[in-house]
Amino acid sequence: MTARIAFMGSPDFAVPALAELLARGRNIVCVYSLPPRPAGRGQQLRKTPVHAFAEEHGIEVRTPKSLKKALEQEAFAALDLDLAVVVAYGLILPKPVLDAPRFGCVNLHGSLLPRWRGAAPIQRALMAGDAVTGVQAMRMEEGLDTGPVFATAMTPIDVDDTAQTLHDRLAALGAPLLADSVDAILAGAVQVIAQGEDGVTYAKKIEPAEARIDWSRPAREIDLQIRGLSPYPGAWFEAPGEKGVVRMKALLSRTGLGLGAPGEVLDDELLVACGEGAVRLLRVQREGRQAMEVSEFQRGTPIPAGFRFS
RNA sequence: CGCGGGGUGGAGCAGCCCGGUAGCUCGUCAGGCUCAUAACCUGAAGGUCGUCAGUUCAAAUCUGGCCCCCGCAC
Repeated sequence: MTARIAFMGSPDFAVPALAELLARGRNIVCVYSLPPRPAGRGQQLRKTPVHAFAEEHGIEVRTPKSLKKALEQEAFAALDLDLAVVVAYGLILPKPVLDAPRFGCVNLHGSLLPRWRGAAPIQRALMAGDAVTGVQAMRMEEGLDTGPVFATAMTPIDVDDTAQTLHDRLAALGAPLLADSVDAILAGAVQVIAQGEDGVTYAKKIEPAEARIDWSRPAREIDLQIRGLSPYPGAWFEAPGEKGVVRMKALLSRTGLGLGAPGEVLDDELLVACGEGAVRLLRVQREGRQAMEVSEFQRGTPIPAGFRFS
Protein backbone atom coordinates (compact mmCIF):
# COMPACT_ATOMS: atom_id res chain seq x y z
CA MET A 1 0.00 0.00 0.00
CA THR A 2 2.90 2.28 0.60
CA ALA A 3 4.73 1.27 -2.53
CA ARG A 4 7.84 3.37 -3.05
CA ILE A 5 7.47 5.43 -6.20
CA ALA A 6 9.76 7.90 -7.93
CA PHE A 7 8.32 10.50 -10.30
CA MET A 8 10.43 11.73 -13.18
CA GLY A 9 9.23 14.70 -15.20
CA SER A 10 10.00 18.27 -16.11
CA PRO A 11 7.50 20.50 -17.96
CA ASP A 12 3.96 21.64 -17.20
CA PHE A 13 2.57 18.62 -18.96
CA ALA A 14 3.87 16.37 -16.18
CA VAL A 15 2.55 18.35 -13.23
CA PRO A 16 -1.08 17.14 -13.27
CA ALA A 17 0.15 13.55 -13.32
CA LEU A 18 2.28 14.09 -10.23
CA ALA A 19 -0.55 15.97 -8.55
CA GLU A 20 -2.95 13.12 -9.22
CA LEU A 21 -0.61 10.55 -7.70
CA LEU A 22 -0.24 12.68 -4.60
CA ALA A 23 -4.00 13.21 -4.43
CA ARG A 24 -4.44 9.47 -4.38
CA GLY A 25 -2.07 9.18 -1.49
CA ARG A 26 0.76 7.57 -3.39
CA ASN A 27 4.11 7.52 -1.67
CA ILE A 28 6.37 9.60 -3.92
CA VAL A 29 9.75 9.15 -2.31
CA CYS A 30 11.69 11.23 -4.79
CA VAL A 31 11.19 13.43 -7.84
CA TYR A 32 13.67 13.62 -10.68
CA SER A 33 13.65 16.61 -12.98
CA LEU A 34 15.98 18.38 -15.37
CA PRO A 35 18.44 20.65 -13.59
CA PRO A 36 17.66 24.36 -13.24
CA ARG A 37 19.37 26.31 -15.97
CA PRO A 38 19.68 29.87 -17.19
CA ALA A 39 16.62 30.60 -19.25
CA GLY A 40 14.35 33.41 -20.24
CA ARG A 41 15.09 37.12 -20.10
CA GLY A 42 18.07 37.95 -17.98
CA GLN A 43 19.25 34.36 -18.02
CA GLN A 44 17.93 33.69 -14.55
CA LEU A 45 18.34 30.19 -13.21
CA ARG A 46 14.94 28.54 -13.52
CA LYS A 47 13.59 25.39 -11.94
CA THR A 48 11.31 23.18 -14.03
CA PRO A 49 7.58 23.28 -13.22
CA VAL A 50 7.77 19.76 -11.81
CA HIS A 51 10.76 20.71 -9.67
CA ALA A 52 8.92 23.70 -8.24
CA PHE A 53 5.73 21.74 -7.66
CA ALA A 54 7.59 18.93 -5.89
CA GLU A 55 9.36 21.36 -3.59
CA GLU A 56 6.08 22.97 -2.64
CA HIS A 57 4.93 19.54 -1.54
CA GLY A 58 8.05 18.82 0.41
CA ILE A 59 9.31 16.05 -1.82
CA GLU A 60 13.01 15.42 -2.32
CA VAL A 61 14.07 16.59 -5.78
CA ARG A 62 17.08 15.33 -7.67
CA THR A 63 18.32 17.04 -10.81
CA PRO A 64 21.17 15.05 -12.35
CA LYS A 65 22.45 16.19 -15.73
CA SER A 66 22.47 12.62 -16.92
CA LEU A 67 21.69 9.13 -15.71
CA LYS A 68 24.47 7.51 -17.66
CA LYS A 69 26.97 7.54 -14.83
CA ALA A 70 27.19 4.59 -12.50
CA LEU A 71 27.06 6.89 -9.49
CA GLU A 72 23.65 8.28 -10.46
CA GLN A 73 22.36 4.83 -11.28
CA GLU A 74 23.44 3.56 -7.90
CA ALA A 75 21.74 6.48 -6.19
CA PHE A 76 18.58 5.65 -8.11
CA ALA A 77 18.77 1.96 -7.21
CA ALA A 78 19.32 2.89 -3.57
CA LEU A 79 15.83 4.38 -3.47
CA ASP A 80 14.62 0.79 -3.37
CA LEU A 81 11.71 1.62 -5.65
CA ASP A 82 8.66 -0.39 -6.48
CA LEU A 83 7.88 1.76 -9.51
CA ALA A 84 9.09 4.78 -11.43
CA VAL A 85 6.58 7.02 -13.18
CA VAL A 86 8.01 9.02 -16.06
CA VAL A 87 6.26 11.92 -17.80
CA ALA A 88 8.21 14.09 -20.23
CA TYR A 89 11.35 13.86 -18.15
CA GLY A 90 13.85 14.85 -20.81
CA LEU A 91 16.63 12.41 -20.11
CA ILE A 92 17.28 8.98 -21.58
CA LEU A 93 16.83 6.24 -19.00
CA PRO A 94 19.65 3.68 -19.35
CA LYS A 95 18.77 0.02 -18.89
CA PRO A 96 20.05 -0.17 -15.30
CA VAL A 97 17.61 2.58 -14.39
CA LEU A 98 14.72 1.01 -16.29
CA ASP A 99 15.37 -2.28 -14.50
CA ALA A 100 15.86 -0.92 -11.00
CA PRO A 101 12.26 -0.54 -9.77
CA ARG A 102 10.54 -3.82 -8.90
CA PHE A 103 7.67 -3.10 -11.30
CA GLY A 104 9.76 -1.24 -13.82
CA CYS A 105 9.01 2.17 -15.29
CA VAL A 106 5.71 3.47 -16.59
CA ASN A 107 5.47 6.39 -18.99
CA LEU A 108 2.72 8.75 -20.09
CA HIS A 109 2.90 9.74 -23.74
CA GLY A 110 0.84 12.36 -25.58
CA SER A 111 -0.17 10.52 -28.72
CA LEU A 112 -1.75 7.34 -29.99
CA LEU A 113 1.31 5.15 -30.40
CA PRO A 114 3.02 4.09 -32.53
CA ARG A 115 2.10 7.38 -34.17
CA TRP A 116 4.22 10.30 -33.01
CA ARG A 117 6.88 8.61 -30.95
CA GLY A 118 9.33 11.13 -29.58
CA ALA A 119 9.65 14.71 -28.42
CA ALA A 120 6.72 16.78 -29.65
CA PRO A 121 3.74 14.48 -30.20
CA ILE A 122 1.03 17.00 -29.36
CA GLN A 123 2.21 19.67 -31.76
CA ARG A 124 2.98 17.17 -34.49
CA ALA A 125 -0.46 15.59 -34.32
CA LEU A 126 -2.09 18.99 -34.62
CA MET A 127 0.21 20.21 -37.39
CA ALA A 128 -0.39 17.02 -39.36
CA GLY A 129 -4.12 17.60 -39.23
CA ASP A 130 -4.90 14.42 -37.30
CA ALA A 131 -8.61 14.14 -36.53
CA VAL A 132 -8.04 12.41 -33.23
CA THR A 133 -5.21 11.98 -30.77
CA GLY A 134 -4.82 10.90 -27.17
CA VAL A 135 -2.63 9.92 -24.28
CA GLN A 136 -1.33 6.52 -23.37
CA ALA A 137 0.25 4.94 -20.32
CA MET A 138 2.92 2.49 -21.36
CA ARG A 139 5.75 0.36 -20.09
CA MET A 140 9.15 1.84 -20.80
CA GLU A 141 11.71 -0.07 -22.78
CA GLU A 142 15.08 0.89 -24.14
CA GLY A 143 13.64 1.99 -27.49
CA LEU A 144 12.11 5.41 -28.04
CA ASP A 145 8.47 5.15 -26.92
CA THR A 146 8.25 1.55 -28.12
CA GLY A 147 6.86 -0.20 -25.05
CA PRO A 148 3.54 -2.00 -24.70
CA VAL A 149 0.51 0.07 -23.75
CA PHE A 150 -1.45 -0.17 -20.50
CA ALA A 151 -4.23 2.30 -21.17
CA THR A 152 -5.45 4.82 -23.69
CA ALA A 153 -7.63 7.94 -23.63
CA MET A 154 -8.59 9.57 -26.89
CA THR A 155 -9.78 13.03 -27.81
CA PRO A 156 -10.81 14.59 -31.10
CA ILE A 157 -8.80 17.54 -32.39
CA ASP A 158 -11.14 20.43 -32.93
CA VAL A 159 -10.81 23.24 -35.49
CA ASP A 160 -10.14 25.75 -32.76
CA ASP A 161 -7.69 23.65 -30.83
CA THR A 162 -4.19 24.98 -30.41
CA ALA A 163 -1.14 23.18 -29.08
CA GLN A 164 -2.00 24.85 -25.78
CA THR A 165 -5.59 23.70 -25.49
CA LEU A 166 -4.69 20.23 -26.69
CA HIS A 167 -1.75 20.07 -24.29
CA ASP A 168 -3.95 21.03 -21.36
CA ARG A 169 -6.65 18.56 -22.32
CA LEU A 170 -4.25 15.69 -22.78
CA ALA A 171 -2.49 16.47 -19.51
CA ALA A 172 -5.84 16.43 -17.74
CA LEU A 173 -6.91 13.19 -19.41
CA GLY A 174 -3.55 11.59 -18.82
CA ALA A 175 -3.25 12.19 -15.10
CA PRO A 176 -6.07 9.87 -13.96
CA LEU A 177 -5.27 7.42 -16.74
CA LEU A 178 -1.71 7.12 -15.51
CA ALA A 179 -2.75 6.91 -11.88
CA ASP A 180 -5.17 4.09 -12.76
CA SER A 181 -2.37 2.23 -14.49
CA VAL A 182 -0.16 2.68 -11.46
CA ASP A 183 -2.92 1.19 -9.31
CA ALA A 184 -3.26 -1.77 -11.65
CA ILE A 185 0.47 -2.38 -11.93
CA LEU A 186 0.99 -2.35 -8.19
CA ALA A 187 -1.99 -4.67 -7.77
CA GLY A 188 -0.39 -7.02 -10.25
CA ALA A 189 -3.50 -6.84 -12.39
CA VAL A 190 -2.38 -4.93 -15.41
CA GLN A 191 -2.95 -5.84 -19.03
CA VAL A 192 -0.69 -4.72 -21.81
CA ILE A 193 -1.14 -4.43 -25.53
CA ALA A 194 1.91 -4.35 -27.77
CA GLN A 195 2.14 -1.41 -30.15
CA GLY A 196 1.35 -2.19 -33.76
CA GLU A 197 4.15 -2.23 -36.27
CA ASP A 198 2.27 -0.16 -38.82
CA GLY A 199 1.82 3.57 -38.76
CA VAL A 200 4.99 4.41 -36.90
CA THR A 201 5.88 8.09 -37.14
CA TYR A 202 8.29 10.25 -35.22
CA ALA A 203 7.49 13.58 -33.65
CA LYS A 204 10.62 15.59 -34.22
CA LYS A 205 11.36 18.42 -31.86
CA ILE A 206 9.95 21.73 -33.07
CA GLU A 207 12.64 23.96 -34.55
CA PRO A 208 12.41 27.75 -34.64
CA ALA A 209 12.88 27.73 -38.41
CA GLU A 210 9.57 25.91 -38.82
CA ALA A 211 7.70 28.79 -37.22
CA ARG A 212 7.94 31.30 -40.06
CA ILE A 213 4.78 31.44 -42.16
CA ASP A 214 5.17 30.98 -45.90
CA TRP A 215 2.02 32.53 -47.32
CA SER A 216 2.43 30.67 -50.60
CA ARG A 217 1.52 27.42 -48.89
CA PRO A 218 -2.11 26.21 -48.82
CA ALA A 219 -4.40 27.80 -46.24
CA ARG A 220 -5.09 24.46 -44.60
CA GLU A 221 -1.39 23.92 -43.89
CA ILE A 222 -0.85 27.44 -42.62
CA ASP A 223 -3.85 27.18 -40.30
CA LEU A 224 -2.47 23.94 -38.87
CA GLN A 225 0.96 25.49 -38.52
CA ILE A 226 -0.48 28.47 -36.65
CA ARG A 227 -2.55 26.39 -34.24
CA GLY A 228 0.07 23.66 -33.87
CA LEU A 229 2.74 26.13 -32.82
CA SER A 230 0.51 28.24 -30.59
CA PRO A 231 1.46 29.75 -28.26
CA TYR A 232 5.01 28.43 -28.37
CA PRO A 233 7.11 29.07 -30.34
CA GLY A 234 4.34 30.77 -32.32
CA ALA A 235 4.00 30.89 -36.09
CA TRP A 236 5.06 34.33 -37.27
CA PHE A 237 5.32 36.68 -40.19
CA GLU A 238 6.41 40.25 -40.67
CA ALA A 239 4.04 43.15 -40.17
CA PRO A 240 4.48 46.91 -40.51
CA GLY A 241 5.50 48.82 -37.38
CA GLU A 242 6.47 52.40 -36.56
CA LYS A 243 10.15 51.56 -36.79
CA GLY A 244 10.10 49.20 -39.74
CA VAL A 245 8.83 45.68 -39.99
CA VAL A 246 8.13 43.83 -36.79
CA ARG A 247 7.63 40.18 -36.09
CA MET A 248 4.02 39.28 -35.50
CA LYS A 249 2.83 35.96 -34.18
CA ALA A 250 -0.40 34.35 -35.28
CA LEU A 251 -1.81 32.46 -32.30
CA LEU A 252 -5.21 31.41 -33.57
CA SER A 253 -6.76 31.20 -36.99
CA ARG A 254 -9.25 29.39 -39.15
CA THR A 255 -9.36 28.73 -42.83
CA GLY A 256 -11.50 31.02 -44.95
CA LEU A 257 -12.48 31.78 -48.49
CA GLY A 258 -10.79 34.36 -50.62
CA LEU A 259 -8.58 34.95 -53.59
CA GLY A 260 -5.50 37.07 -53.76
CA ALA A 261 -1.74 37.12 -53.98
CA PRO A 262 -0.14 35.09 -51.17
CA GLY A 263 0.15 37.30 -48.10
CA GLU A 264 -2.41 39.84 -49.32
CA VAL A 265 -4.84 41.11 -46.70
CA LEU A 266 -8.32 40.66 -48.14
CA ASP A 267 -10.49 42.53 -45.66
CA ASP A 268 -10.22 44.75 -42.60
CA GLU A 269 -10.25 41.79 -40.21
CA LEU A 270 -7.04 40.12 -41.32
CA LEU A 271 -8.27 37.55 -43.80
CA VAL A 272 -5.02 36.71 -45.56
CA ALA A 273 -4.70 35.08 -48.96
CA CYS A 274 -2.54 31.97 -49.11
CA GLY A 275 -1.13 29.95 -51.98
CA GLU A 276 -4.44 28.17 -51.98
CA GLY A 277 -7.44 29.61 -50.14
CA ALA A 278 -7.15 32.06 -47.28
CA VAL A 279 -6.64 32.13 -43.54
CA ARG A 280 -8.48 34.37 -41.13
CA LEU A 281 -6.25 35.38 -38.23
CA LEU A 282 -8.18 35.46 -34.97
CA ARG A 283 -5.56 36.14 -32.34
CA VAL A 284 -2.21 37.80 -32.85
CA GLN A 285 0.72 39.17 -30.91
CA ARG A 286 3.07 41.88 -32.06
CA GLU A 287 6.62 42.01 -30.74
CA GLY A 288 6.75 43.61 -27.33
CA ARG A 289 2.99 43.54 -26.90
CA GLN A 290 0.45 41.31 -25.30
CA ALA A 291 -1.41 38.75 -27.36
CA MET A 292 -4.85 39.98 -28.36
CA GLU A 293 -7.90 39.32 -30.49
CA VAL A 294 -7.68 40.67 -34.00
CA SER A 295 -10.62 43.00 -33.32
CA GLU A 296 -8.59 44.67 -30.58
CA PHE A 297 -5.43 44.73 -32.62
CA GLN A 298 -7.17 46.40 -35.53
CA ARG A 299 -8.50 49.13 -33.27
CA GLY A 300 -5.04 50.19 -32.25
CA THR A 301 -2.77 49.56 -35.20
CA PRO A 302 -5.05 48.65 -38.09
CA ILE A 303 -3.72 46.78 -41.09
CA PRO A 304 -6.17 47.52 -43.92
CA ALA A 305 -7.29 45.37 -46.80
CA GLY A 306 -4.82 45.48 -49.63
CA PHE A 307 -1.71 45.31 -47.47
CA ARG A 308 0.64 42.51 -48.40
CA PHE A 309 2.59 40.44 -45.90
CA SER A 310 5.90 39.05 -47.07
C1' C B 1 24.71 42.73 -15.82
C1' G B 2 22.77 38.36 -22.92
C1' C B 3 19.85 41.80 -27.08
C1' G B 4 15.45 44.57 -27.76
C1' G B 5 10.14 46.52 -27.34
C1' G B 6 6.34 48.29 -23.90
C1' G B 7 3.40 50.28 -19.33
C1' U B 8 -1.44 56.99 -21.44
C1' G B 9 -9.84 57.03 -19.08
C1' G B 10 -12.98 49.93 -19.32
C1' A B 11 -10.09 47.64 -24.39
C1' G B 12 -6.46 48.57 -28.30
C1' C B 13 -3.30 52.63 -29.82
C1' A B 14 -1.18 58.01 -30.96
C1' G B 15 1.33 61.96 -28.47
C1' C B 16 7.50 61.64 -26.13
C1' C B 17 13.04 63.09 -30.51
C1' C B 18 11.43 69.56 -31.03
C1' G B 19 8.70 70.29 -22.48
C1' G B 20 3.36 74.47 -22.08
C1' U B 21 -5.10 73.47 -22.34
C1' A B 22 -5.06 64.51 -22.89
C1' G B 23 -5.97 62.87 -28.93
C1' C B 24 -7.76 58.35 -32.13
C1' U B 25 -10.66 53.71 -32.97
C1' C B 26 -14.03 51.15 -29.78
C1' G B 27 -16.75 50.26 -25.18
C1' U B 28 -20.20 52.43 -21.40
C1' C B 29 -24.40 55.87 -20.21
C1' A B 30 -28.32 59.40 -21.98
C1' G B 31 -31.10 61.33 -26.02
C1' G B 32 -32.41 61.29 -31.35
C1' C B 33 -33.40 58.88 -36.18
C1' U B 34 -35.57 54.17 -37.84
C1' C B 35 -40.61 49.02 -38.92
C1' A B 36 -35.95 47.63 -36.81
C1' U B 37 -30.64 47.05 -35.59
C1' A B 38 -24.40 45.16 -33.27
C1' A B 39 -26.29 50.64 -38.30
C1' C B 40 -26.43 56.13 -38.25
C1' C B 41 -26.62 61.21 -35.59
C1' U B 42 -26.03 64.17 -30.98
C1' G B 43 -24.37 64.68 -26.09
C1' A B 44 -22.12 62.86 -21.41
C1' A B 45 -19.32 60.33 -17.76
C1' G B 46 -14.53 58.32 -17.07
C1' G B 47 -7.30 59.48 -16.85
C1' U B 48 -2.79 62.39 -10.19
C1' C B 49 -0.18 59.58 -18.36
C1' G B 50 3.35 52.21 -13.88
C1' U B 51 6.05 54.11 -9.50
C1' C B 52 9.72 57.20 -6.63
C1' A B 53 13.00 61.14 -6.93
C1' G B 54 15.54 65.07 -9.86
C1' U B 55 15.95 69.25 -13.59
C1' U B 56 12.49 73.37 -14.86
C1' C B 57 8.32 79.04 -14.32
C1' A B 58 6.15 74.49 -16.41
C1' A B 59 7.15 67.22 -17.23
C1' A B 60 3.00 62.05 -20.48
C1' U B 61 7.21 64.56 -22.85
C1' C B 62 14.16 65.52 -20.27
C1' U B 63 17.53 62.69 -16.26
C1' G B 64 18.31 58.66 -12.62
C1' G B 65 16.38 54.44 -9.43
C1' C B 66 12.53 50.73 -8.72
C1' C B 67 8.15 47.52 -10.09
C1' C B 68 5.42 44.89 -13.90
C1' C B 69 4.53 42.97 -19.12
C1' C B 70 6.35 41.19 -23.89
C1' G B 71 9.59 39.58 -28.46
C1' C B 72 14.55 37.42 -29.62
C1' A B 73 18.49 34.50 -27.97
C1' C B 74 19.13 30.39 -24.40
